Amino acid sequence: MVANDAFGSFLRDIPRSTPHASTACGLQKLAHLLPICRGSMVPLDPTENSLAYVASGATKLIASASGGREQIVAFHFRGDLVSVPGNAWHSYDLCALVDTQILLFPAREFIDLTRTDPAFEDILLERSLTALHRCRDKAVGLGRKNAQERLASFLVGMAERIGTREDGTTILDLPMSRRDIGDSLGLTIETISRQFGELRKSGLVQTVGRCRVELCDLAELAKRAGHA
Amino acid sequence: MVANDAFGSFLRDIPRSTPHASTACGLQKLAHLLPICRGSMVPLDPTENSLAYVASGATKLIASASGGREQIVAFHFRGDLVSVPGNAWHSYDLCALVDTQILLFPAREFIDLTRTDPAFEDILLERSLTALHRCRDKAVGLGRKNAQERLASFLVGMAERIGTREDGTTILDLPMSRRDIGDSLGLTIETISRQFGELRKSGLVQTVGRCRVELCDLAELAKRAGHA
DNA sequence: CGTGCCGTTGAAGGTTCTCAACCGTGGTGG
DNA sequence: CCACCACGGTTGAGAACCTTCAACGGCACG
Repeated sequence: MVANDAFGSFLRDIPRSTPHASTACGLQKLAHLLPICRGSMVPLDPTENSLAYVASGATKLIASASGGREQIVAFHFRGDLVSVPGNAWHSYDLCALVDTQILLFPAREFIDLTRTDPAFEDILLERSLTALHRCRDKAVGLGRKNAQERLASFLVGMAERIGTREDGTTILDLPMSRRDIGDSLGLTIETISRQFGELRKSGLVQTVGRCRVELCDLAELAKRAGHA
Repeated sequence: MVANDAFGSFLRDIPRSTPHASTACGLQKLAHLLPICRGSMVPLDPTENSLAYVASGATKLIASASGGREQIVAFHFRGDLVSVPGNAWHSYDLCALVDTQILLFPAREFIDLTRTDPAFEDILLERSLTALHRCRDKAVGLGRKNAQERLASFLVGMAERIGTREDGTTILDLPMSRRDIGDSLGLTIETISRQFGELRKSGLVQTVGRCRVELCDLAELAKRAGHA
């Protein structure tokens, strides 16, 4: 059963150990299993914080500023738990990059339920801190780096998360478009394209078709990313 | 006793209720009370995540990228709890804006100690999520906003946190310099200065001396901040 | 095989940065 | 108490980087 598969992988990915039967049961009742088509938004309650577990697929978390400008705040992949702010300065949407299965929870109830279960005890805190530290590293890039450093930084980060190594080079199959990369790095698609060109010329990167990127020299790329 | 004052305000600010005596005692042993002079860094273990409680004063959390570029990732004020990443792409420092008292904890031990105490149960999670959501809102500004919107956004944010209202106008006594504001917004001091000039000309802001800023029309300022 | 979208490339323009000089405030010492 | 000094802030001109606008190319899908 598909529903059970998604919840099953949730129970495998998130808690540190087997949770209490009552917690698991309560969470299952709380969860909404949502199949989201590529390009569609996860239907969120805009007044409450939400927690979304990515059972399969990949998503982008979009913040909308005035004037139709969009900033992608984070990408997420299978097994990730996303905290989406309900009330904030900007409005947030979670959008599927490919066909995706989401388990959606209201954050408050989720926390109330898992509070007393040692299996969930501080896993949420750990995940939040990881997200916070990623977001801070991202903020450094947005505030203080030029286009090439930002793209290099992006590629190194993706390599860590979804890269596969193959005799010395790292293979990336990116589920996001150039526009998404631009919206994530605070740049335009044209600039992204030009910087890919530069990295190609430097022999650090090869692109195959639209999605595949091969990173030939990850160490040099990290240098160009300005990671201090 | 000064040490007890700092730890006392910690116990008043952070836990939701009175913690177990054993938790409180363990935390007190774990804590290092550090008086930090204006402009000095909090001595952090660069290999471990740290938690810093701001007992008094104000701090900036600085990330250093290569080439001596600095990005201020967050400001903190009395009562705030700061999570400082140990190992990340960029190196982080916590710096006092004014003479400040810090209670410093190693994050791991802090979490281990408070894990089973209902008074601390999810307060850490809540604080982390607040920090995460602030950081995301900041990322939107750094990625997609022009100088004026960033400064307006900064002022509105500070008004929420340390502003005092006085017959219609909001008074801000900023503990940070123009350079700090620039380093926080990904801009130079010159741009900050020019944008202050613009806001003054628009009649939205008055500046008194170096530190005091008076916000005459908070609603209009929020509009200019591009909060959607 | 055609079509449409995504990505690439080029030229012009704008916002912010850089460099430089100046000003004002606040603090110190005579 | 005043004068001076140093630092932080302001203002101006020129340059850099990225954006905008526009046209073209190519992969993937029907």
